[in-house]
Amino acid sequence: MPPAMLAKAKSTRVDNAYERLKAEILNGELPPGFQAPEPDIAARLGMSRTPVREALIRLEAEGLVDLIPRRGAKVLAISQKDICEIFEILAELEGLAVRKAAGREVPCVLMQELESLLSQADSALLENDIEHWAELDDHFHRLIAQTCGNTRLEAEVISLLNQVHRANRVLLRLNRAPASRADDHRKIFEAIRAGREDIGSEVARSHRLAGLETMKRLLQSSGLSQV
Amino acid sequence: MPPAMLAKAKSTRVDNAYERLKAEILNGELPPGFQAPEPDIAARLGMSRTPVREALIRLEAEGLVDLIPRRGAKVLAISQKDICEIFEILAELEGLAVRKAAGREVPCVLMQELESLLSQADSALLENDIEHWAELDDHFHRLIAQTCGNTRLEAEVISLLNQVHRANRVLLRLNRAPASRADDHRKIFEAIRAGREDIGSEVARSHRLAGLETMKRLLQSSGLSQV
DNA sequence: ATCCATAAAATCTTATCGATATTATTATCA
DNA sequence: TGATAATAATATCGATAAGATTTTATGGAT
Repeated sequence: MPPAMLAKAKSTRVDNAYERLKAEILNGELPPGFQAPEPDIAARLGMSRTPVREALIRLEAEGLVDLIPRRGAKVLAISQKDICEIFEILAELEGLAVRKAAGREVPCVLMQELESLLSQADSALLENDIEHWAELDDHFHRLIAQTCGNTRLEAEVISLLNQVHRANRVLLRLNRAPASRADDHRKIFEAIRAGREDIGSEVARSHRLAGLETMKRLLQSSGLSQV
Repeated sequence: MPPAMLAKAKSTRVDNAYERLKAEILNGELPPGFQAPEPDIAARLGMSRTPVREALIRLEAEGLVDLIPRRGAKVLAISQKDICEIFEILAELEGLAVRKAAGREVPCVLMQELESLLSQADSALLENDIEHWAELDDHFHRLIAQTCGNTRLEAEVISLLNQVHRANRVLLRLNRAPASRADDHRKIFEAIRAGREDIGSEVARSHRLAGLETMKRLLQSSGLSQV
Protein backbone atom coordinates (compact mmCIF):
# COMPACT_ATOMS: atom_id res chain seq x y z
CA MET A 1 0.00 0.00 0.00
CA PRO A 2 1.34 3.46 -0.88
CA PRO A 3 2.51 5.41 2.18
CA ALA A 4 0.09 8.33 1.93
CA MET A 5 -3.42 7.48 0.89
CA LEU A 6 -5.44 8.70 3.83
CA ALA A 7 -6.78 11.79 2.12
CA LYS A 8 -8.23 10.92 -1.25
CA ALA A 9 -8.08 14.47 -2.59
CA LYS A 10 -8.71 13.29 -6.10
CA SER A 11 -9.56 16.71 -7.46
CA THR A 12 -11.99 16.02 -10.24
CA ARG A 13 -13.46 18.66 -12.53
CA VAL A 14 -16.85 18.36 -10.86
CA ASP A 15 -15.35 19.02 -7.44
CA ASN A 16 -13.38 21.89 -8.85
CA ALA A 17 -16.43 23.50 -10.41
CA TYR A 18 -18.44 22.92 -7.26
CA GLU A 19 -15.87 24.51 -4.97
CA ARG A 20 -15.25 27.47 -7.22
CA LEU A 21 -18.90 28.25 -7.84
CA LYS A 22 -19.76 27.85 -4.19
CA ALA A 23 -16.96 30.16 -3.14
CA GLU A 24 -17.99 32.73 -5.72
CA ILE A 25 -21.57 32.62 -4.56
CA LEU A 26 -20.69 32.90 -0.89
CA ASN A 27 -18.28 35.78 -1.29
CA GLY A 28 -20.65 37.63 -3.55
CA GLU A 29 -18.70 37.51 -6.79
CA LEU A 30 -21.75 35.82 -8.21
CA PRO A 31 -24.47 37.97 -6.64
CA PRO A 32 -28.03 36.84 -5.96
CA GLY A 33 -30.04 37.05 -9.12
CA PHE A 34 -27.04 36.36 -11.30
CA GLN A 35 -28.07 34.07 -14.07
CA ALA A 36 -26.20 32.40 -16.91
CA PRO A 37 -26.58 29.55 -19.35
CA GLU A 38 -24.60 26.44 -18.67
CA PRO A 39 -22.29 26.85 -21.69
CA ASP A 40 -21.20 30.27 -20.45
CA ILE A 41 -20.37 28.98 -17.01
CA ALA A 42 -18.57 26.01 -18.49
CA ALA A 43 -16.53 28.24 -20.78
CA ARG A 44 -15.58 30.49 -17.90
CA LEU A 45 -14.42 27.52 -15.84
CA GLY A 46 -12.60 26.06 -18.79
CA MET A 47 -14.39 22.73 -18.94
CA SER A 48 -17.27 21.09 -20.74
CA ARG A 49 -20.87 21.38 -19.62
CA THR A 50 -21.10 17.97 -18.02
CA PRO A 51 -19.06 18.57 -14.86
CA VAL A 52 -20.53 22.07 -14.50
CA ARG A 53 -24.00 20.65 -14.68
CA GLU A 54 -23.26 18.10 -12.00
CA ALA A 55 -21.79 20.76 -9.76
CA LEU A 56 -24.86 22.91 -10.28
CA ILE A 57 -27.13 20.05 -9.28
CA ARG A 58 -25.25 19.74 -6.01
CA LEU A 59 -25.45 23.47 -5.44
CA GLU A 60 -29.15 23.37 -6.13
CA ALA A 61 -29.60 20.62 -3.56
CA GLU A 62 -27.87 22.87 -1.05
CA GLY A 63 -30.22 25.72 -1.76
CA LEU A 64 -27.67 28.06 -3.31
CA VAL A 65 -28.78 28.10 -6.94
CA ASP A 66 -31.90 27.44 -8.90
CA LEU A 67 -31.74 25.45 -12.12
CA ILE A 68 -34.47 26.88 -14.29
CA PRO A 69 -35.42 24.41 -17.01
CA ARG A 70 -34.60 26.42 -20.12
CA ARG A 71 -33.22 29.50 -18.57
CA GLY A 72 -29.93 28.52 -17.07
CA ALA A 73 -28.63 28.58 -13.52
CA LYS A 74 -29.60 31.41 -11.21
CA VAL A 75 -28.00 32.36 -7.93
CA LEU A 76 -30.79 32.41 -5.40
CA ALA A 77 -31.81 35.62 -3.73
CA ILE A 78 -33.00 35.52 -0.14
CA SER A 79 -36.32 37.08 0.80
CA GLN A 80 -37.59 37.96 4.23
CA LYS A 81 -39.67 34.82 4.21
CA ASP A 82 -36.56 32.76 3.48
CA ILE A 83 -34.71 34.38 6.32
CA CYS A 84 -37.56 33.68 8.69
CA GLU A 85 -37.76 30.04 7.67
CA ILE A 86 -34.05 29.50 7.89
CA PHE A 87 -33.50 31.33 11.16
CA GLU A 88 -36.35 29.47 12.81
CA ILE A 89 -34.79 26.17 11.87
CA LEU A 90 -31.34 27.37 12.84
CA ALA A 91 -32.58 28.41 16.26
CA GLU A 92 -33.63 24.83 17.01
CA LEU A 93 -30.67 23.18 15.36
CA GLU A 94 -28.05 25.42 16.91
CA GLY A 95 -29.77 24.99 20.25
CA LEU A 96 -29.47 21.24 19.84
CA ALA A 97 -25.88 21.52 18.69
CA VAL A 98 -24.88 23.46 21.79
CA ARG A 99 -26.78 21.03 23.98
CA LYS A 100 -24.88 18.11 22.47
CA ALA A 101 -21.58 19.94 22.70
CA ALA A 102 -22.16 20.71 26.37
CA GLY A 103 -23.01 17.08 27.00
CA ARG A 104 -19.80 15.65 25.65
CA GLU A 105 -16.06 16.01 25.68
CA VAL A 106 -15.33 18.55 22.97
CA PRO A 107 -11.84 18.18 21.47
CA CYS A 108 -9.48 20.58 23.16
CA VAL A 109 -8.31 22.28 19.99
CA LEU A 110 -11.86 23.18 19.08
CA MET A 111 -12.41 24.82 22.44
CA GLN A 112 -9.20 26.76 22.06
CA GLU A 113 -10.19 27.88 18.62
CA LEU A 114 -13.56 29.02 19.89
CA GLU A 115 -11.95 30.98 22.68
CA SER A 116 -9.54 32.56 20.25
CA LEU A 117 -12.43 33.62 18.05
CA LEU A 118 -14.12 35.23 21.02
CA SER A 119 -11.17 37.38 21.91
CA GLN A 120 -10.51 38.29 18.31
CA ALA A 121 -14.12 39.36 18.00
CA ASP A 122 -13.76 41.54 21.08
CA SER A 123 -10.75 43.21 19.53
CA ALA A 124 -12.49 43.74 16.22
CA LEU A 125 -15.38 45.35 18.00
CA LEU A 126 -13.09 47.67 19.94
CA GLU A 127 -11.49 48.75 16.72
CA ASN A 128 -14.91 49.18 15.19
CA ASP A 129 -14.00 46.76 12.42
CA ILE A 130 -17.51 45.50 11.76
CA GLU A 131 -16.52 43.71 8.61
CA HIS A 132 -14.00 41.59 10.43
CA TRP A 133 -16.30 41.13 13.38
CA ALA A 134 -19.03 39.74 11.13
CA GLU A 135 -16.58 37.28 9.69
CA LEU A 136 -15.55 36.09 13.12
CA ASP A 137 -19.16 35.90 14.20
CA ASP A 138 -19.98 33.67 11.26
CA HIS A 139 -16.94 31.54 11.91
CA PHE A 140 -17.96 31.07 15.53
CA HIS A 141 -21.35 29.73 14.53
CA ARG A 142 -19.77 27.29 12.11
CA LEU A 143 -17.31 26.10 14.68
CA ILE A 144 -20.08 25.54 17.21
CA ALA A 145 -21.74 23.25 14.71
CA GLN A 146 -18.54 21.25 14.59
CA THR A 147 -18.43 20.74 18.32
CA CYS A 148 -21.71 18.88 18.56
CA GLY A 149 -20.50 15.47 17.42
CA ASN A 150 -23.53 14.85 15.23
CA THR A 151 -22.22 14.97 11.68
CA ARG A 152 -25.62 15.39 10.05
CA LEU A 153 -26.54 18.18 12.40
CA GLU A 154 -23.24 19.84 11.65
CA ALA A 155 -23.75 19.57 7.90
CA GLU A 156 -27.28 20.86 8.06
CA VAL A 157 -26.38 23.87 10.17
CA ILE A 158 -23.50 24.73 7.87
CA SER A 159 -25.76 24.41 4.86
CA LEU A 160 -28.29 26.79 6.40
CA LEU A 161 -25.57 29.25 7.37
CA ASN A 162 -24.35 29.19 3.78
CA GLN A 163 -27.81 30.00 2.51
CA VAL A 164 -28.05 33.15 4.61
CA HIS A 165 -24.40 34.03 4.39
CA ARG A 166 -24.71 36.84 1.90
CA ALA A 167 -27.83 38.22 3.52
CA ASN A 168 -25.95 38.39 6.79
CA ARG A 169 -23.03 40.16 5.20
CA VAL A 170 -25.06 42.67 3.27
CA LEU A 171 -27.36 43.62 6.10
CA LEU A 172 -24.61 43.80 8.66
CA ARG A 173 -22.56 46.04 6.46
CA LEU A 174 -25.62 48.16 6.00
CA ASN A 175 -26.20 48.36 9.69
CA ARG A 176 -22.58 48.84 10.61
CA ALA A 177 -23.18 47.21 13.97
CA PRO A 178 -23.22 43.70 15.43
CA ALA A 179 -26.47 41.85 14.93
CA SER A 180 -26.93 41.02 18.60
CA ARG A 181 -25.15 40.97 21.89
CA ALA A 182 -21.71 39.55 21.26
CA ASP A 183 -21.93 38.52 24.86
CA ASP A 184 -24.17 35.63 23.86
CA HIS A 185 -21.28 33.94 22.17
CA ARG A 186 -19.23 33.93 25.32
CA LYS A 187 -22.19 32.62 27.29
CA ILE A 188 -22.55 29.79 24.82
CA PHE A 189 -18.88 29.03 25.02
CA GLU A 190 -18.91 28.98 28.81
CA ALA A 191 -22.00 26.81 28.90
CA ILE A 192 -20.33 24.25 26.65
CA ARG A 193 -17.20 24.27 28.77
CA ALA A 194 -19.17 23.91 31.98
CA GLY A 195 -21.48 21.25 30.58
CA ARG A 196 -24.57 23.38 31.15
CA GLU A 197 -26.72 21.84 28.45
CA ASP A 198 -29.97 23.65 29.14
CA ILE A 199 -28.45 27.08 29.52
CA GLY A 200 -26.25 26.78 26.46
CA SER A 201 -29.05 25.45 24.35
CA GLU A 202 -31.41 28.22 25.38
CA VAL A 203 -28.88 30.99 24.85
CA ALA A 204 -28.07 29.68 21.38
CA ARG A 205 -31.75 29.48 20.55
CA SER A 206 -32.64 32.94 21.71
CA HIS A 207 -29.46 34.34 20.21
CA ARG A 208 -30.58 33.17 16.80
CA LEU A 209 -34.15 34.34 17.30
CA ALA A 210 -32.88 37.77 18.35
CA GLY A 211 -30.76 37.76 15.23
CA LEU A 212 -33.90 37.10 13.23
CA GLU A 213 -35.61 40.14 14.69
CA THR A 214 -32.60 42.29 13.87
CA MET A 215 -32.55 41.02 10.33
CA LYS A 216 -36.24 41.72 9.90
CA ARG A 217 -35.78 45.24 11.19
CA LEU A 218 -32.80 45.87 8.91
CA LEU A 219 -34.65 44.52 5.92
CA GLN A 220 -37.59 46.73 6.71
CA SER A 221 -35.59 49.88 7.19
CA SER A 222 -33.38 49.24 4.20
CA GLY A 223 -36.41 48.76 1.97
CA LEU A 224 -34.75 45.79 0.31
CA SER A 225 -37.21 43.05 -0.46
CA GLN A 226 -34.46 40.56 -1.06
CA VAL A 227 -30.76 40.26 -0.62
CA MET B 1 -51.74 31.45 -21.77
CA PRO B 2 -52.71 27.77 -22.01
CA PRO B 3 -55.51 26.87 -19.63
CA ALA B 4 -53.63 24.33 -17.50
CA MET B 5 -50.05 25.23 -16.75
CA LEU B 6 -50.05 25.38 -12.99
CA ALA B 7 -48.30 22.06 -12.52
CA LYS B 8 -45.23 21.89 -14.74
CA ALA B 9 -45.01 18.10 -14.65
CA LYS B 10 -42.54 18.07 -17.48
CA SER B 11 -41.44 14.51 -16.92
CA THR B 12 -37.84 14.45 -17.97
CA ARG B 13 -35.67 11.34 -17.91
CA VAL B 14 -33.74 12.64 -14.92
CA ASP B 15 -36.93 13.12 -12.94
CA ASN B 16 -38.10 9.74 -14.02
CA ALA B 17 -34.90 8.03 -12.92
CA TYR B 18 -34.92 10.00 -9.67
CA GLU B 19 -38.48 9.06 -8.80
CA ARG B 20 -38.08 5.43 -9.71
CA LEU B 21 -34.81 4.92 -7.88
CA LYS B 22 -36.07 6.76 -4.84
CA ALA B 23 -39.22 4.68 -4.74
CA GLU B 24 -37.25 1.47 -5.13
CA ILE B 25 -34.92 2.45 -2.34
CA LEU B 26 -37.71 3.47 0.02
CA ASN B 27 -39.80 0.36 -0.55
CA GLY B 28 -36.80 -1.89 -0.23
CA GLU B 29 -36.61 -3.24 -3.76
CA LEU B 30 -33.10 -1.83 -3.76
CA PRO B 31 -31.97 -2.90 -0.31
CA PRO B 32 -29.29 -1.15 1.74
CA GLY B 33 -25.90 -2.28 0.58
CA PHE B 34 -27.10 -2.83 -2.97
CA GLN B 35 -24.46 -1.64 -5.35
CA ALA B 36 -24.29 -1.43 -9.12
CA PRO B 37 -22.30 0.30 -11.83
CA GLU B 38 -23.98 3.19 -13.57
CA PRO B 39 -24.30 1.43 -16.92
CA ASP B 40 -26.27 -1.39 -15.31
CA ILE B 41 -28.68 1.00 -13.67
CA ALA B 42 -29.04 2.97 -16.88
CA ALA B 43 -29.72 -0.18 -18.86
CA ARG B 44 -32.33 -1.29 -16.37
CA LEU B 45 -34.08 2.07 -16.58
CA GLY B 46 -33.79 2.09 -20.33
CA MET B 47 -31.86 5.31 -20.72
CA SER B 48 -28.31 6.52 -21.09
CA ARG B 49 -25.97 7.08 -18.19
CA THR B 50 -26.26 10.85 -18.11
CA PRO B 51 -29.73 11.24 -16.63
CA VAL B 52 -29.12 8.34 -14.25
CA ARG B 53 -25.97 9.98 -13.02
CA GLU B 54 -27.77 13.25 -12.37
CA ALA B 55 -30.52 11.46 -10.52
CA LEU B 56 -27.93 9.66 -8.41
CA ILE B 57 -26.28 12.95 -7.50
CA ARG B 58 -29.59 14.21 -6.19
CA LEU B 59 -30.17 11.01 -4.26
CA GLU B 60 -26.71 11.30 -2.80
CA ALA B 61 -27.46 14.84 -1.65
CA GLU B 62 -30.53 13.49 0.11
CA GLY B 63 -28.54 10.88 1.94
CA LEU B 64 -30.05 7.86 0.24
CA VAL B 65 -27.12 6.61 -1.82
CA ASP B 66 -23.38 6.85 -1.82
CA LEU B 67 -21.50 7.47 -5.06
CA ILE B 68 -18.21 5.67 -4.69
CA PRO B 69 -15.64 7.08 -7.11
CA ARG B 70 -14.89 4.04 -9.22
CA ARG B 71 -17.21 1.58 -7.66
CA GLY B 72 -20.66 2.65 -8.65
CA ALA B 73 -23.66 3.70 -6.65
CA LYS B 74 -24.44 2.07 -3.32
CA VAL B 75 -27.69 2.23 -1.41
CA LEU B 76 -26.82 3.46 2.05
CA ALA B 77 -27.33 1.29 5.07
CA ILE B 78 -28.38 2.87 8.34
CA SER B 79 -26.39 2.20 11.49
CA GLN B 80 -27.40 2.81 15.07
CA LYS B 81 -25.31 5.96 15.05
CA ASP B 82 -27.18 7.20 12.00
CA ILE B 83 -30.49 6.55 13.66
CA CYS B 84 -29.42 8.43 16.76
CA GLU B 85 -28.23 11.40 14.76
CA ILE B 86 -31.33 11.56 12.63
CA PHE B 87 -33.84 11.02 15.42
CA GLU B 88 -32.21 13.70 17.54
CA ILE B 89 -32.57 16.20 14.74
CA LEU B 90 -36.07 15.03 13.96
CA ALA B 91 -37.10 15.51 17.57
CA GLU B 92 -36.24 19.21 17.37
CA LEU B 93 -37.53 19.75 13.88
CA GLU B 94 -40.82 17.94 14.39
CA GLY B 95 -41.23 19.80 17.65
CA LEU B 96 -40.79 23.06 15.78
CA ALA B 97 -43.11 21.94 13.01
CA VAL B 98 -45.91 21.20 15.45
CA ARG B 99 -45.29 24.49 17.22
CA LYS B 100 -45.63 26.38 13.97
CA ALA B 101 -48.68 24.38 12.96
CA ALA B 102 -50.38 25.11 16.29
CA GLY B 103 -49.58 28.78 15.86
CA ARG B 104 -51.29 29.21 12.54
CA GLU B 105 -54.39 28.45 10.58
CA VAL B 106 -53.77 24.99 9.13
CA PRO B 107 -55.73 24.35 5.92
CA CYS B 108 -58.89 22.48 6.71
CA VAL B 109 -58.28 19.60 4.34
CA LEU B 110 -54.97 18.86 6.03
CA MET B 111 -56.62 18.69 9.43
CA GLN B 112 -59.27 16.38 8.05
CA GLU B 113 -56.67 14.16 6.50
CA LEU B 114 -54.77 14.02 9.76
CA GLU B 115 -57.89 13.05 11.64
CA SER B 116 -58.69 10.40 9.07
CA LEU B 117 -55.23 8.96 9.49
CA LEU B 118 -55.70 8.80 13.22
CA SER B 119 -58.89 6.80 13.03
CA GLN B 120 -57.51 4.52 10.33
CA ALA B 121 -54.51 3.88 12.55
CA ASP B 122 -56.80 2.97 15.43
CA SER B 123 -58.59 0.49 13.21
CA ALA B 124 -55.39 -1.02 11.96
CA LEU B 125 -54.21 -1.49 15.50
CA LEU B 126 -57.46 -3.16 16.51
CA GLU B 127 -57.09 -5.57 13.62
CA ASN B 128 -53.49 -6.13 14.59
CA ASP B 129 -52.37 -5.04 11.15
CA ILE B 130 -48.98 -3.72 12.16
CA GLU B 131 -47.80 -3.36 8.61
CA HIS B 132 -50.62 -1.05 7.75
CA TRP B 133 -50.34 0.75 11.05
CA ALA B 134 -46.68 1.51 10.41
CA GLU B 135 -47.56 2.93 7.04
CA LEU B 136 -50.20 5.20 8.54
CA ASP B 137 -47.82 6.21 11.30
CA ASP B 138 -45.23 7.27 8.76
CA HIS B 139 -47.83 9.09 6.74
CA PHE B 140 -48.97 11.00 9.80
CA HIS B 141 -45.48 12.29 10.48
CA ARG B 142 -45.10 13.43 6.90
CA LEU B 143 -48.43 15.18 6.95
CA ILE B 144 -47.52 16.98 10.15
CA ALA B 145 -44.48 18.36 8.41
CA GLN B 146 -46.78 19.75 5.76
CA THR B 147 -48.90 21.61 8.26
CA CYS B 148 -46.12 23.81 9.59
CA GLY B 149 -46.06 26.37 6.78
CA ASN B 150 -42.27 26.49 6.64
CA THR B 151 -41.36 24.88 3.34
CA ARG B 152 -37.73 24.29 4.21
CA LEU B 153 -38.64 22.73 7.50
CA GLU B 154 -41.12 20.52 5.73
CA ALA B 155 -38.56 19.43 3.14
CA GLU B 156 -35.91 18.73 5.72
CA VAL B 157 -38.22 16.64 7.91
CA ILE B 158 -39.36 14.63 4.92
CA SER B 159 -35.78 14.06 3.85
CA LEU B 160 -34.85 12.77 7.29
CA LEU B 161 -37.93 10.55 7.40
CA ASN B 162 -36.90 9.11 4.05
CA GLN B 163 -33.46 8.31 5.37
CA VAL B 164 -34.82 6.23 8.23
CA HIS B 165 -37.79 4.89 6.35
CA ARG B 166 -36.48 1.40 5.71
CA ALA B 167 -34.99 1.13 9.18
CA ASN B 168 -38.40 1.97 10.60
CA ARG B 169 -40.09 -0.62 8.45
CA VAL B 170 -37.64 -3.40 9.10
CA LEU B 171 -37.48 -2.94 12.83
CA LEU B 172 -41.19 -2.47 13.24
CA ARG B 173 -41.90 -5.62 11.29
CA LEU B 174 -39.40 -7.37 13.48
CA ASN B 175 -41.01 -6.08 16.60
CA ARG B 176 -44.56 -6.63 15.42
CA ALA B 177 -45.77 -3.79 17.61
CA PRO B 178 -46.13 -0.02 17.41
CA ALA B 179 -42.98 1.89 18.18
CA SER B 180 -44.56 4.08 20.82
CA ARG B 181 -47.87 5.18 22.21
CA ALA B 182 -50.14 5.82 19.28
CA ASP B 183 -51.87 8.13 21.70
CA ASP B 184 -49.14 10.71 21.15
CA HIS B 185 -50.34 11.27 17.64
CA ARG B 186 -53.79 12.22 18.79
CA LYS B 187 -52.31 14.52 21.40
CA ILE B 188 -50.28 16.24 18.74
CA PHE B 189 -53.31 16.57 16.53
CA GLU B 190 -55.41 18.03 19.33
CA ALA B 191 -52.65 20.44 20.32
CA ILE B 192 -52.45 21.75 16.78
CA ARG B 193 -56.20 22.13 16.58
CA ALA B 194 -56.35 23.90 19.94
CA GLY B 195 -53.36 26.10 19.18
CA ARG B 196 -51.41 24.74 22.15
CA GLU B 197 -47.94 25.40 20.79
CA ASP B 198 -45.88 24.39 23.81
CA ILE B 199 -47.77 21.20 24.51
CA GLY B 200 -47.81 20.06 20.91
CA SER B 201 -44.17 20.82 20.44
CA GLU B 202 -43.16 18.96 23.55
CA VAL B 203 -45.26 15.91 22.78
CA ALA B 204 -43.82 15.73 19.28
CA ARG B 205 -40.32 16.03 20.64
CA SER B 206 -40.67 13.40 23.32
CA HIS B 207 -42.59 11.16 20.94
CA ARG B 208 -39.62 11.09 18.61
CA LEU B 209 -37.13 10.63 21.42
CA ALA B 210 -39.17 7.74 22.78
CA GLY B 211 -39.15 6.30 19.28
CA LEU B 212 -35.37 6.54 19.30
CA GLU B 213 -35.17 4.50 22.50
CA THR B 214 -37.44 1.86 21.00
CA MET B 215 -35.30 1.71 17.89
CA LYS B 216 -32.14 1.36 19.92
CA ARG B 217 -33.67 -1.47 21.91
CA LEU B 218 -34.89 -3.26 18.80
CA LEU B 219 -31.53 -2.90 17.12
CA GLN B 220 -29.83 -4.29 20.19
CA SER B 221 -32.14 -7.25 20.60
CA SER B 222 -32.16 -8.06 16.91
CA GLY B 223 -28.39 -8.09 16.81
CA LEU B 224 -28.44 -6.17 13.54
CA SER B 225 -25.64 -3.66 13.30
CA GLN B 226 -27.28 -1.93 10.39
CA VAL B 227 -30.51 -1.94 8.53
C1' DA C 1 9.44 -28.06 -8.38
C1' DT C 2 6.70 -24.91 -5.70
C1' DC C 3 5.57 -20.59 -3.85
C1' DC C 4 5.74 -15.65 -3.13
C1' DA C 5 6.64 -10.99 -4.69
C1' DT C 6 6.74 -7.93 -8.29
C1' DA C 7 5.72 -6.18 -12.77
C1' DA C 8 3.14 -6.07 -16.90
C1' DA C 9 -1.19 -6.50 -19.12
C1' DA C 10 -5.98 -6.73 -19.38
C1' DT C 11 -10.26 -5.18 -17.80
C1' DC C 12 -13.69 -2.51 -15.93
C1' DT C 13 -15.81 1.80 -14.62
C1' DT C 14 -16.04 6.29 -14.26
C1' DA C 15 -15.11 11.23 -15.77
C1' DT C 16 -15.50 14.04 -19.45
C1' DC C 17 -16.31 15.49 -24.03
C1' DG C 18 -18.68 16.94 -28.38
C1' DA C 19 -22.72 16.28 -30.98
C1' DT C 20 -27.68 15.78 -31.66
C1' DA C 21 -32.67 15.77 -30.51
C1' DT C 22 -36.04 18.21 -28.17
C1' DT C 23 -38.65 21.88 -26.80
C1' DA C 24 -39.75 26.48 -24.70
C1' DT C 25 -39.50 31.02 -26.03
C1' DT C 26 -39.22 34.77 -29.18
C1' DA C 27 -39.75 36.84 -33.51
C1' DT C 28 -42.11 37.16 -37.81
C1' DC C 29 -45.71 37.46 -40.89
C1' DA C 30 -50.37 37.21 -42.78
C1' DT D 1 -54.39 38.56 -33.21
C1' DG D 2 -53.05 34.01 -34.28
C1' DA D 3 -50.31 30.90 -36.61
C1' DT D 4 -45.76 29.76 -38.03
C1' DA D 5 -40.84 30.03 -38.32
C1' DA D 6 -36.50 30.88 -36.06
C1' DT D 7 -33.80 30.75 -32.10
C1' DA D 8 -31.70 29.36 -28.02
C1' DA D 9 -30.84 26.47 -24.38
C1' DT D 10 -31.30 22.25 -22.37
C1' DA D 11 -31.75 17.13 -22.09
C1' DT D 12 -29.75 13.28 -23.66
C1' DC D 13 -26.75 10.34 -26.15
C1' DG D 14 -22.63 7.68 -27.62
C1' DA D 15 -17.77 7.78 -27.65
C1' DT D 16 -13.28 8.38 -25.62
C1' DA D 17 -9.74 9.16 -22.13
C1' DA D 18 -8.08 8.32 -17.72
C1' DG D 19 -7.49 5.65 -13.74
C1' DA D 20 -7.96 1.95 -10.63
C1' DT D 21 -8.25 -2.85 -9.77
C1' DT D 22 -7.58 -7.46 -10.91
C1' DT D 23 -5.37 -10.89 -13.43
C1' DT D 24 -1.66 -12.90 -15.46
C1' DA D 25 3.18 -13.51 -16.15
C1' DT D 26 7.75 -13.74 -14.61
C1' DG D 27 11.76 -14.37 -11.87
C1' DG D 28 14.05 -15.64 -7.81
C1' DA D 29 14.32 -18.05 -3.32
C1' DT D 30 13.79 -22.18 -0.77
